[in-house]
Amino acid sequence: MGGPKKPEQERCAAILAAAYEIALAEGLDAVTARRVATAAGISTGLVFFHFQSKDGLLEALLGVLLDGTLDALSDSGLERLEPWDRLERMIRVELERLVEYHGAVELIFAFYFSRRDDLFRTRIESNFGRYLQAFSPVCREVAVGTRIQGDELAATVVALVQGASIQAIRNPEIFDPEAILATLRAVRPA
Amino acid sequence: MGGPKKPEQERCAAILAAAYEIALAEGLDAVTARRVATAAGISTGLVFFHFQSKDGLLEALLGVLLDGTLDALSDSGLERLEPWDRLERMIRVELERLVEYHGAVELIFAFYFSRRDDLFRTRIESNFGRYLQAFSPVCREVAVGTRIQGDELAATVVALVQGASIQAIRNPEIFDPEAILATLRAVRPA
DNA sequence: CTCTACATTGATCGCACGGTCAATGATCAC
DNA sequence: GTGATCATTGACCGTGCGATCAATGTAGAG
Repeated sequence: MGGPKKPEQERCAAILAAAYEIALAEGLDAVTARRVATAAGISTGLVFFHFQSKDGLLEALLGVLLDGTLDALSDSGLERLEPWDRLERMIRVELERLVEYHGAVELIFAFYFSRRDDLFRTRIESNFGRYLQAFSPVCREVAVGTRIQGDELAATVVALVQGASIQAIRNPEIFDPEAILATLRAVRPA
Repeated sequence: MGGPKKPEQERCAAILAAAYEIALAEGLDAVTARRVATAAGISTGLVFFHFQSKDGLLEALLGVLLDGTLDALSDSGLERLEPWDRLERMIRVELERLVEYHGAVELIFAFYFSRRDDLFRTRIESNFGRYLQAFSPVCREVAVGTRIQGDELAATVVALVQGASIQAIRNPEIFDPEAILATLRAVRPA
């Protein structure tokens, strides 16, 4: 028994990488301590040594997913654009990210729907909530001088983006951000 | 051994009802043959006698869910309305159904994301596809004489409705169809 | 009443899972 | 070199699962 020693950081990263790979390829259910250990080339016990429990491993995996996919929301660098252009630009960025990361986004939804307890949901919920916060300011600006209510527009935009994520998961090849963006431009008040 | 005999139809319905109840209350993972049998007041073997396998039971349960929640899409009875009013009305109907059936819709998503194989996905996919078919005609009518493309509008509407379903699941108490509907009315071309 | 076909039972199998742990290897300070 | 510390192993435990099946009860046909 015993084996080569590696620093904790490096090991954890390797285990998480293996878990990520398995989850992407075969789904969350396939992420078991044994399979992850085998994929990472280590023993099962080491997984629990580094992550305490399977839930610990999954929490860490969820953290990787959320960091990698939902963390770039911002309209910085767009200050000089008109509100409508800024909003369209933000939506475009999000929709194009969906195409790129649809696998990870699918896993986030799998996390969300796999459990009803709060272990994963509150984490994901708070990340989803940041969508609303990110879109709210520009939506309020867009609404000024129109019949639109800023907060209602923000809720609608968030729903639209999240619905688009479902479409991107359902059929990544066919999903086309331009269809949605073109419709938004067409209904944009002059 | 042995016990009272009931017709197959009645038994299956009772088993499905028990499975539905457990799924709604505790999630898909809690739907095991043993738990369903206990909840239905029968033995475990009988579940497999009537549904062959756990997947058979889940397929039947999914059928119940899909029949009960996604099956009422139609714009019949709205012929006399203007296209925009018809579209708004259809969206309103769908959004209000979401509030009522968010538990069942959540289970459908749980089915969708719990597996990557085609057993459940194709079923759900075909039901989702009917959304697009249902919204397409009226969207094409709405688009006539505008810069909007009918099929692009339909794709956008479907994304919006499905995104709204996520919102309704995330927080059924707070979710407000009127916010989205008001925004749609506000951007509606005169 | 008897025979046949079917519904029902619950013990049982094999399996994969999450988790534990004593034993062992590697590393480093001194 | 020596001892303390920590990473690592893999066998092992208990559990709950899906599934099977011989035994048994039930109902209806003749």
